[in-house]
Amino acid sequence: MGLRERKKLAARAALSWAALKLAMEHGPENVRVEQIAAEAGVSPRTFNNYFGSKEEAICAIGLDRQERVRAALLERPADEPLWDAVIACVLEQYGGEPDREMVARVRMQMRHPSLQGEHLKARAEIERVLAEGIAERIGADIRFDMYPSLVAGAVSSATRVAMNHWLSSEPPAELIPILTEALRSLAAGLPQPPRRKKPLC
Amino acid sequence: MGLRERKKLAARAALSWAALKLAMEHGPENVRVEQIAAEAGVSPRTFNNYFGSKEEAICAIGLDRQERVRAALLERPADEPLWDAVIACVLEQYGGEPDREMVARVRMQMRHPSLQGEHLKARAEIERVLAEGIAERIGADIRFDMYPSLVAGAVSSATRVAMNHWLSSEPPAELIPILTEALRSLAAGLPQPPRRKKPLC
DNA sequence: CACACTTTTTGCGTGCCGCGCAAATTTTCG
DNA sequence: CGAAAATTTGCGCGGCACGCAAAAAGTGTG
Repeated sequence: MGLRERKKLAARAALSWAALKLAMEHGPENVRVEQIAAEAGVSPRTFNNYFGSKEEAICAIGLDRQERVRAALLERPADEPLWDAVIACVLEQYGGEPDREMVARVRMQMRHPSLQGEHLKARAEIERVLAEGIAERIGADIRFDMYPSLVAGAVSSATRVAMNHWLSSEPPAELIPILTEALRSLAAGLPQPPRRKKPLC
Repeated sequence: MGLRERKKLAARAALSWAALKLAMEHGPENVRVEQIAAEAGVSPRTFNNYFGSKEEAICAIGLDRQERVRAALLERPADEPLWDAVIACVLEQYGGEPDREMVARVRMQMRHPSLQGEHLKARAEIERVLAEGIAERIGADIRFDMYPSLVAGAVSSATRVAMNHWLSSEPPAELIPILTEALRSLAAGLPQPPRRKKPLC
């Protein structure tokens, strides 16, 4: 890979990190594109060569996970059931210690209205790659078979629901158990549940 | 309901319809807020009292479906299995003849990058209301039980996947069968599928 | 290294947008 | 009707996305 490609990747990463950092510090509304560019060491005009908006830059951080998930999925044992493999790969992504910074970051991206749209677009992109990985694993073709996309969509959706639940949990709970429960019940086919306990109202 | 409320609803609807109409005619990029306001008979400034952007106005059209779905869900026979009720309600929404205008509208909202974010936000809102309806139906509480949100998310996701598949179908296929297949296999729990036929490449 | 070629960065200009503010207008209700 | 409350509107400002062309940086060859 030539110097050019490396510099482009570096510039993109630098802009994205700078955008996220400043947004976390001052709130997304109080960050100017000018600041982000300065922090990343490029001109303001260059920012828009990489991102169409500051929101896009802020939410682009998680996008490099997509290829990792896909790769991880293909490295699972070939005879492992699909659902087990998918669940293992997703949990792997959030396996680290419950980072305090991640809480704030996810909360910001999911709750702040000006970021929601871009956040959902980023999730959709990850979902697309996940669907490709699933298709590759089971030997299907996304163009003709909806199954891989359905699984990827359900997994992505369950992940989002779990994170919402986690962010709302009072007192603060652990992400992993919540995420695991969501994915497990999804893998179990979301059968009509036993009548749950009444709300506490 | 007083005159004020009625006028507000009317203005909002007029703006949203005007935005959609102009976007369909000239493409979202070539529509000015000024035009939308003029078409709706209000001042440009007033536009932003109702919507934060023209993209939001364009995508707001489908938002009144949310309450209809919720209501429809609660009117299904009480002893009907949840999945059957949900599937029936969703299909009901798209039950009409395959409108040529709807094809173009959905394609525009899903494919045009500048609309994707708002479109996904609108879907999220619908999903939230659907989750509330499901919770109400099975006597659960969204705050403590993820099940309703998981079902709503999976259904919403499957609907989106089906629509994508439909938009990409070559030659153009019917929406209803595709949507039905997606929801049925979801309700069946997305079991690991039999090995499908090879891609035609 | 020199040099021509390609690609990226940068500065500048332009049109559009979101929104705060306060005055004008409209609706509500006693 | 008349005062109070809510909405619309005009105005202005800061900011943003992007086209364009010049400058700068990287690439490959002799």
